[in-house]
Amino acid sequence: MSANSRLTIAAHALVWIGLYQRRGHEVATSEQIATSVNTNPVVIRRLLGELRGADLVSARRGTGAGWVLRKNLVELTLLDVYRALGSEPVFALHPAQPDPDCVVGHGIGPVIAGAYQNVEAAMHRELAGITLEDVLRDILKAT
Amino acid sequence: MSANSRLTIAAHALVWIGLYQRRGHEVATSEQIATSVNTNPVVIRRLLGELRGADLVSARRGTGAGWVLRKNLVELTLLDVYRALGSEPVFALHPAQPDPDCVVGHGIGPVIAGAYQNVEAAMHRELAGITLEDVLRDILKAT
DNA sequence: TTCTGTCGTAACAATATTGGTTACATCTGC
DNA sequence: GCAGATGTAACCAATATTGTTACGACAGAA
Repeated sequence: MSANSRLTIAAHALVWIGLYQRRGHEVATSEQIATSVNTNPVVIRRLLGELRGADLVSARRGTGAGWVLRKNLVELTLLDVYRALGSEPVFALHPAQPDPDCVVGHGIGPVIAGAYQNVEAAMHRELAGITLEDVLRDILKAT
Repeated sequence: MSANSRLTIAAHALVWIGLYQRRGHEVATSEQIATSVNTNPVVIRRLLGELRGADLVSARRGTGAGWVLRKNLVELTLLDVYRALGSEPVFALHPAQPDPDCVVGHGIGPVIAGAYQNVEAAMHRELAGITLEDVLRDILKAT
């Protein structure tokens, strides 16, 4: 278990809630979502809890509790979800500081960091171009 | 210890070998590279071993052994190094197959996989635009 | 042939993340 | 107060990364 499917599960959950609400239901429970995702409800609650921190969803408690979208699927991009999950950068710099007495060791840090920034920016642009409404539309289209 | 600095270390090693060779030396030892990177020589040997599989470097053995670049720094992009390292995709799909009886669970796989392909492609385009010669030039410029 | 320096690689430890699970406290409408 | 759901802590198993020690394999030099 190591691959990162957090974005996948979060997007799945949000799309599921969106479709469920569109069909007339007010709230979706972590149990229902977990069934569709095929995982444990606690996994869903943990992920949606992070998304709540970014105000993408909110949770009702008490009887008839469950999850509600705070934004329309059209306003939610994969970048919003990715950011809400607070993921680490894809590429990390040196674990230990390189030799400062070596030209390469001394200068490579900022250079490679700049390159990584551009890579992350490209990733973000791509993620920002895909809304959850797009995802739902393509899902329904394929049926 | 979990962040992924493999690309950083590999690029560092290759740039170091390139500069060392440009200064008249034939081979670079994993010991020397490890000193600049500030890590253990075995870490360098392991990474360069993977790069050898993609024919980016080769290793001489016996007395006076060490590593030699198989291509010029101008011909080596960060994408070449990234590919040679055989990294897993940044985003993974579901750990367990989603519920096939649910519209979302049934249809989301290919849709989200397509989105991820576009994201990886954008990342690759960016990595392909940066050569190790660019990295070395920027390092020397900053000195 | 033997010595020497280096790569090649296995094996292990330490750490961190992810995903799954159980358990239980907390909240709120009825 | 009860019922049904969230909120969270506490584990566990599996995996990846990095560091480390150890030792075999190789090839040139003496």
